[in-house]
Amino acid sequence: MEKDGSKDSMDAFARECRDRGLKVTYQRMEIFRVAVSTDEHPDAVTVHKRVKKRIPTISLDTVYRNLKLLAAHGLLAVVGTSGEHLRFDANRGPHHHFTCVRCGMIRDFTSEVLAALPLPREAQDLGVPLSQHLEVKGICVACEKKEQRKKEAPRHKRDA
Amino acid sequence: MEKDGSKDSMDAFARECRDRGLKVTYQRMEIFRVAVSTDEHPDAVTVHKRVKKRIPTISLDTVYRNLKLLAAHGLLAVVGTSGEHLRFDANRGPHHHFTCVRCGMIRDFTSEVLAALPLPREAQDLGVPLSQHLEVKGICVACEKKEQRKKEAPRHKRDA
DNA sequence: ATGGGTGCAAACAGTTTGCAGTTAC
DNA sequence: GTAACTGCAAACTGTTTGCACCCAT
Repeated sequence: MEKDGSKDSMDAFARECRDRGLKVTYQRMEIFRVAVSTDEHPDAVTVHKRVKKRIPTISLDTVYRNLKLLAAHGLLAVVGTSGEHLRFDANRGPHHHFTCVRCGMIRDFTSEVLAALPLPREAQDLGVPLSQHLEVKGICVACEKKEQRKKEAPRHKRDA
Repeated sequence: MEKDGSKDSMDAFARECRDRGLKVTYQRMEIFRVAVSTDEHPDAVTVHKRVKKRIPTISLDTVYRNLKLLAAHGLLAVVGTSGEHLRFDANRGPHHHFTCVRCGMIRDFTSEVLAALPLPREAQDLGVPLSQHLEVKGICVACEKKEQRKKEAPRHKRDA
C-alpha cells in the first residue's frame, strides 16, 4: 500500500476493513485517504479539517473513533508516545528508550555502538540534526515474565 | 549530575537554579529530586504523588509549573512527543522520524544503514524488542531557511 | 522589600462516551 | 434485518491560568 490514496491503495484498504469485519463507510474511507496521503503525521483535528472538504458534515468524534479503531487494527499507527501524559526525563546525557508496549514503562539505555553511529544522509537531507535517539518498542522483562506465567500455568486461575 | 538525588547533585541543581535566577524553593528541590531519582520518566501526577510524601500540601499545579519551567531551562526534558495531541502515521513500513524542534513537523525517512543495524544488547537486556526506530530532532530545511533569511538580511524588516 | 513562587479554584482543550437515528452488509 | 457506524451533546481528564498570599533573595 503506497502512501498516496490511489484507487489501488484504497481498494486494498477496503478489503482489509472487510477482512476484519469493519464496515466500509464513506467517512472511514476518506479519513484513511487523508491519513495515508501525507507524511506529516497529522493530529485528529487536522484530519478532520481535511476530510471536511469532502464530507462537510463529518464530526470530529467520528474521526477520533476511526483513527483509534484503525490504529487498534494496525492499519495505521500512533506516533511515538504521543497522546499519553506529559512525561519528564531528568537524564540529560545522550540515551535511548525502551518502551514496553504492555505496561507503558520507559527505560533508558545507552549504547556505544549507537553513539558511534553517523547520522544517515537521509535524515540530513531533511534539516540540521541536533540530537538523535533510538526508540525501541517491545515487551519488558516484567511483562514478559507475567505472560510466561500465564502460558505455563493456565490451570491455576491466579490470573482471572 | 548523577541520577541519584544525592546531596552533591542537589547542590549542583540549586546552583544551576540560582544561576538562572530561579529561586531555590523546597518544592522545586523535591520535585527535581523525585524526577532525577528515577528513570521511569514519570508523568506530572506520579511526581506529585511522590513529592507529597515529603510535602503533603504541595499542589499538582506547582508540580506542573516546575516541571515545565525546568524543561524550558533544559534542566530536564520532556519525553518524545508526549503531551502533544495524538498524531497518526499511516506509513506502516519501518521508518524513522525527523522532528523539527521549531515548527513541530515530523517527516519520515528510511535508511538502509539503519535497517541493517542490529539491536544493541543493552536494549535486549530490558525486554523483547518488537520494533525500533530512530528519532532525530533538529531544524527542518524550511525553518532553517527562515532563520538564515533573518540573519542575512536584518536590514529589511520583512520578518517583523 | 519585592518579585518570583505557591496553593486554590476555575477555565480550557483534547479526547471519550451514551444515545438515537442511519447505513453497510 | 441487524450489527456496526455516525452525529450530536454532554462528560471526563490532563493541563493551564488568574489571583491573593507567602517566602527566598
